[in-house]
Amino acid sequence: MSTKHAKPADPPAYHHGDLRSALIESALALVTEEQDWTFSLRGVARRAGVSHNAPYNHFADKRDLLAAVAVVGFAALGQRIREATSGIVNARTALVKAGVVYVTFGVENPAHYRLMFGSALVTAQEGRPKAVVEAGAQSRAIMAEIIRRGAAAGVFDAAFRRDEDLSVAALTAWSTVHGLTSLIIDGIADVPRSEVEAIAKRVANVWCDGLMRR
Amino acid sequence: MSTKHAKPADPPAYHHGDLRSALIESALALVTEEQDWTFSLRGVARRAGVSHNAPYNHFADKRDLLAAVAVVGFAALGQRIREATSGIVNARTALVKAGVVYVTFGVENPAHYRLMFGSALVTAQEGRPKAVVEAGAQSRAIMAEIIRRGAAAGVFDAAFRRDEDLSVAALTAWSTVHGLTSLIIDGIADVPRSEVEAIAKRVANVWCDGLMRR
DNA sequence: CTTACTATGTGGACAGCGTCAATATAACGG
DNA sequence: CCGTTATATTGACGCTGTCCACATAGTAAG
Repeated sequence: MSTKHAKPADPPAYHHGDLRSALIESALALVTEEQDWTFSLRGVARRAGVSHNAPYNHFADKRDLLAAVAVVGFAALGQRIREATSGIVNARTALVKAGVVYVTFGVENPAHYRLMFGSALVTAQEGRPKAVVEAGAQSRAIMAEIIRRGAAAGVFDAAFRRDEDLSVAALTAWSTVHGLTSLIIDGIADVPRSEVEAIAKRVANVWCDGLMRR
Repeated sequence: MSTKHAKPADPPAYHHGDLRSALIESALALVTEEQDWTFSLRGVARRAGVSHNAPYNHFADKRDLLAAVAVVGFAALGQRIREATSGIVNARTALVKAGVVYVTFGVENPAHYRLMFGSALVTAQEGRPKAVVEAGAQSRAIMAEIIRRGAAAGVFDAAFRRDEDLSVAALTAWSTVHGLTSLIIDGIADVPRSEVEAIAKRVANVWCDGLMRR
């Protein structure tokens, strides 16, 4: 049994000095520079200064590398949301803030965002890589937690204390911010970069009205 | 000046008998069969029974063909929404119905939907093809029209009679249904196929609450 | 009808891609 | 020190999108 995937970056590595991390870093650089996740595996290897086949010692295939890059993105997104909302007591304010941060992250890193949430990692057999699914589930959990807080505090409708309704509310919130982000970065809704925050705030407020105590 | 793009299918065509339409049809078949829009241009040509270079007489490049397929999809989506909502007098009911139909369309044709709304057609220079942008704008127009009706009838908040607020409301609605559809078909939110309609309905109702007269 | 022209379709070529197989090299364990 | 294992390289294969030169078919003008 190979322990290759267990501890990615810890051991000092053999030849190159932790090529796995270097490859992820190269891919990350490409995804932000070119604003395009359709970079070639060979290009990543070139940038890392290794042969076109070296990556196969650390990743099963291209998708596996892309998945690792996506996981890094989810961690960054989650951290940004937590940082932005941790100090806010009012649940509604926190939820709107989370939404704005979410959209902003996507607009600032469109290619990375597409890679994280798009269909690039989906295969017919396995669907989405498990690691990516788990990393993404945290985004939803953060939203749900804020709504739960708000329901408990009486800001949102008491119905959202029930898990079933809470789940729907969280899905609605997530759908809205994800949809808005996608529409913007894919050039479908023409929102100027300068107005992204303001628009996101207004959109978030509309569905927040739907959560309020009635 | 070439008039190639002006009237795609009208003239009876020369050698093949309207290869352009045949190619779109082949692409459409591939996109629904394989549930994957990443088919090869060569594969489309093979399926249509022509050489791998014949498509270049009708499409500038692969993206141009994909764009044509996307436009067909937008037409189909728009028609389905119009058919489903045309007989509904209550604006809220109509809006929810439109949302459900929208999501259902996406779930039933995930690859086609991704092609229509994803970044496959986006290039750094030109962005999204003009024809696709125009076709997609109709989806938003339908939503906006329903909300406008509801605001005029006093079902939704009167604020949405103002174009500015209406625009935000429509964007919110669109973001939510698009986001929900994307999350489902990309396997991020695990909603069983059998529950898609019910979930979509509940989600749509949550943000509808945000539009209601306060 | 014949000739020129344009529209359309074919075949060959090229570089780049993801991936597999065989090989080389470096580090570790005995 | 040696063998084993992990790591990296080189070469190859089939596929891709696209460019080029050429072939064919239909139209238009003489």
